[in-house]
Amino acid sequence: MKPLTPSAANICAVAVEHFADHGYDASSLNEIAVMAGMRKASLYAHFSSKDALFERVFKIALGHEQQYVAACFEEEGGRAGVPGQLHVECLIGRYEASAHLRFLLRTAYFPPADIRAVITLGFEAYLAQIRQYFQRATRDRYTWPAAHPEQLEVFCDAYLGIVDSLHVELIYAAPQTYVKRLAALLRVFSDSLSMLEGASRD
Amino acid sequence: MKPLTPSAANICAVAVEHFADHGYDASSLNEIAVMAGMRKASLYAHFSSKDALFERVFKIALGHEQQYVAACFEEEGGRAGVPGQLHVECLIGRYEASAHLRFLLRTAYFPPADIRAVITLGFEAYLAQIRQYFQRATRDRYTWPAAHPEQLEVFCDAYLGIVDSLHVELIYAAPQTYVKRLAALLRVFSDSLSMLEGASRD
Amino acid sequence: MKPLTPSAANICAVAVEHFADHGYDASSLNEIAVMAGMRKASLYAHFSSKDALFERVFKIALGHEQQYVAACFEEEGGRAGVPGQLHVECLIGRYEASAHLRFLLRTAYFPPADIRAVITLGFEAYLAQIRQYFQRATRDRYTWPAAHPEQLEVFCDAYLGIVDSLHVELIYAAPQTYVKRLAALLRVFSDSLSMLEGASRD
Amino acid sequence: MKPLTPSAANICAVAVEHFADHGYDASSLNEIAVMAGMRKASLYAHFSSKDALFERVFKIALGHEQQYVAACFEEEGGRAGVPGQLHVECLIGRYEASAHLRFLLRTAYFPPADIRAVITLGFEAYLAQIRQYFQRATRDRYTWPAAHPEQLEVFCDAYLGIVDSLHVELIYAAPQTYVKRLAALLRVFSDSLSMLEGASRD
DNA sequence: TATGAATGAGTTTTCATTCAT
DNA sequence: TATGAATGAAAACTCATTCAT
Repeated sequence: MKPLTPSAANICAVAVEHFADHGYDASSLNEIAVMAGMRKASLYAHFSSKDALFERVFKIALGHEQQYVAACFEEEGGRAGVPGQLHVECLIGRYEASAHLRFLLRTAYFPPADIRAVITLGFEAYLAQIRQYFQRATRDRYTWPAAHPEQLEVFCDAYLGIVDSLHVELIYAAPQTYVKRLAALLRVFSDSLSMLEGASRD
Repeated sequence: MKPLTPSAANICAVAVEHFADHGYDASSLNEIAVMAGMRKASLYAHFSSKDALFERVFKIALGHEQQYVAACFEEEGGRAGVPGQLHVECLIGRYEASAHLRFLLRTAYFPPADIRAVITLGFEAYLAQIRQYFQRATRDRYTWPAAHPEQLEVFCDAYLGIVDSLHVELIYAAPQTYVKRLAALLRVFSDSLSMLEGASRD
Repeated sequence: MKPLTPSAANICAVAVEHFADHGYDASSLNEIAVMAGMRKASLYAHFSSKDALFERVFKIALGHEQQYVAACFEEEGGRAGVPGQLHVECLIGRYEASAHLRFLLRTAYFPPADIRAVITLGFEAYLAQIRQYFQRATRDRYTWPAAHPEQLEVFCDAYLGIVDSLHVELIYAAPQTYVKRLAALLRVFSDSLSMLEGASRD
Repeated sequence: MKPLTPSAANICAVAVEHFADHGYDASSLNEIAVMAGMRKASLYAHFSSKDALFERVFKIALGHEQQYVAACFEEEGGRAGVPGQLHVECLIGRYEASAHLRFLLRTAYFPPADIRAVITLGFEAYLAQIRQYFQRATRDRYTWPAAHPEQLEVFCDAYLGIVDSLHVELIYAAPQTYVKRLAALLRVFSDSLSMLEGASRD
């Protein structure tokens, strides 16, 4: 994938906001072009079609958010709380700050039919990455995963489930609802984790 | 709200599929009309605009799914498992069978800007209803909610979180992923519930 | 021309207002029907087409206004002022009160292409009638017309010109503008008449 | 107001004819486009909407006719006849030659509801200009206006009334009717003027 | 690289009219 | 006499895309 020229990068920056707000179908290249300081026809000097622009934006958004998730888990290190807690706690701030994340979620859930395959692959990679980070963190924190890899699997799934739940909460709920939801899910999650740990210590 | 004539009902039946598959923006009244066996101009004898049709379909879908959820919780009665378990276990089958549910979720997450308010209110009612059913079932099953209403709140939130998580899973994941996710979430959820029950029995 | 049933008369009463306000092209049979307390399709039980309704309304309006003009000149009798003065003084009140007059003028000036001929004939009859009333009143009032029929012609033309001027003033000007215009035109008209009378008395 | 590109000017030239002949409502952008040698979608590269095109055409027409009126009065200079006589004598030729004038009158009398304000303002300016030219010419020709400004007012009003009368005559009458009307109105007008002049000379 | 102009295909919507009931 | 339903035609307008410059 060729690197973007400054102009093309600017277009992408505008487009990600537009796509995040309106979705693929309700976004108009004309509006994106004007917001990027040029005319519709000029977009075609940078991207060969609406689909191509969208796909490119998707890849950029994906890259951004993957980096962000990586940073989150790295920063977490040995902090208190359950593994992956920092990540889910940061999600709401990230969602508000990052059009990339807003775009990513909207697109992942309802991708334009023509490029569904690319989108799905990309988003699965994103989730797989989160899963892996969580897995690693859990292995680092507890002793039982070595003996009970099938339990680790379960908690990975549950963690991803919680992440999904929070994602969708971000999309349609008010922030205070999000906070309650996060607390409740973390509570049951950590309860369950602590049961396992308690059992394995005996 | 006036009852639908057979023709109008047929249009709605076609439209709910179309909207569920393509979303508001990518749906064309022309296609809906043809699939309903008429020309697009004839739609306007039944609905005054695309928005009006969409809103009507939304209300129908909402009604259907509220009835379905009610039936789920009623049927559950004193069965084994955590409260609300039947509902979440049925979700995947329901999603595949019911265009209304597919439509409802898609619309709730990314409503057309012009009728966002109606959609949001409707979907919140849907979730509130689920919450209430869960609450009642939990009160019936356990003794602690009377003494610890704040704990009940937490579990209500967690349950809704799980429901949301499964909703989004339905939207973009493969069925086997859904099954794993459901199992994992139910596991942590029932773990946490059982801790609370255990504590309150002592 | 068959007499109208009560329903048909009601439709015409509604239609004349609508046509007067919006013109032929911007008037919709649907709106007219609803305002007449029925559905669009029912109109066709009374009139065979939009054109037919329009034409019928035109004839009614024409009849009304011809009667009104007749009454005006009759009432004038031997009053002070120039011949036809009562008529032009009443015009503004009539315009405000009578949708038929508003309709008549709008239609006469810009008739729908398909029925231009009928409209033109009708309106010319209306003006010819006014001319005749003025002619008769002038002959009754003064002695010179007998000796100078060609002068009578000129004043007939001038009177009709004034009437046209006031018509158009009604259409687009404010009432106070109308009043000034009327006064000014009557002034030059009566000046000219009085010159002629003075000369013929010598 | 940005100057028109050649293409846009061509569209306006076509549109003014079309609007003059059919009025706003009965004019179709499709027809205008085809007559301008393009497809209707291409119109939107030049004008943002039917209203915008119409308004632009109106401003052009207004400008043209204002220039024409100015030229008429200028050319008149010290010619024989009453002030403003050249203008009213030229009206019929102008009407036949200039789609702009035909458009202007039609639009002024029955403006499309959405842009009534703009139209009204513009046409009032047009009439005010005529009035002013007449006023100046009258002041230049006669001595009495200085002493009797209120009389000047009256004759301005009467002159505008005659202009209006002739306008409407152009719209719906045959040329020979116009000629008779013009002669008659000029006759009473100049009679009245001469009375005043005679009186002021004594 | 940028753009003005053009366009085919498509959108939602309105309209007058028809017809079986 | 009235109407619900249907429809072909047309309206204004939008869109992604192309192309010569």
